[in-house]
Amino acid sequence: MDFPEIERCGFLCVHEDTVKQVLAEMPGDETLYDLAELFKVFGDSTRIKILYALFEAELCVCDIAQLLGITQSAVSHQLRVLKSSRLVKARRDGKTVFYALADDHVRKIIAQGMDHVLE
Amino acid sequence: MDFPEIERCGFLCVHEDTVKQVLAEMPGDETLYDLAELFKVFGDSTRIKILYALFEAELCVCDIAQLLGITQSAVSHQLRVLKSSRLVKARRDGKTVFYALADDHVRKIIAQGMDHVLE
DNA sequence: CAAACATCTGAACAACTGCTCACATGTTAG
DNA sequence: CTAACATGTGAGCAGTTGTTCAGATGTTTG
Repeated sequence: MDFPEIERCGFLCVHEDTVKQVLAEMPGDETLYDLAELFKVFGDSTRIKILYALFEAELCVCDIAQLLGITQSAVSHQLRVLKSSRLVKARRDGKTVFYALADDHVRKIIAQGMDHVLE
Repeated sequence: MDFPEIERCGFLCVHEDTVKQVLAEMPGDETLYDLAELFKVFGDSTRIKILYALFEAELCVCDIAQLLGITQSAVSHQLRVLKSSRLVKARRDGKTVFYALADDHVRKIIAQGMDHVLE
């Protein structure tokens, strides 16, 4: 009585065993949520641009702002997101804070995505 | 008078040459936009779950709905997004439409992301 | 200490996103 | 043809997101 058509379809389309097997092999909900959250961070032009800018060199906040032509505040907000996802790391030098890519993971993920976009 | 502090910082933090070089090496705005759009597609729990479900087997719409415990309509909407990003492909068999991963790119991108999440 | 500077942060708002609902489309069986 | 079914789709709404603005924090210099 809940979803009659769905139950019916479950038997028509594939074996119920297949569905159960898929369920068994899927990572936990928390892991999948974290994964989506990670990709969400990459899913914004500004953040992608920031990450790409850091491909070449370590940069400070207002350099990035100047580079992308956006407010320093906006950059700071986004750097916070990137940092809390461990995609960039910060290094303070006096008044200036320099940001750099956290590790090569970031490059690899972006490179994979770029492959798909450019194919 | 526009952004005096930004220009000042540009000279303090790094050579202007560096900024220009970074700009020169960055992909075009359109490409970066497309890249962000791609990652945005991965940046949703429902879509990630659908993709992961398709890791194991080709599935029809209502199987996925049953698997994830969500409406068939919601699945259909998301499959449309996934299809227009060329992440999944559809195959019609009578009344049923089977979906599968478009290519191994999808697996690679997700695998890279998973590495970062699980590290 | 105060002033200047680089960065950070909270609030507010406009834009976007994903879901639900109702219905449309397309396919098969009778 | 009609009925039943699997899927697709448009409108509307609640929740989320990225930016701007104003001001706070932290650092160096005098």
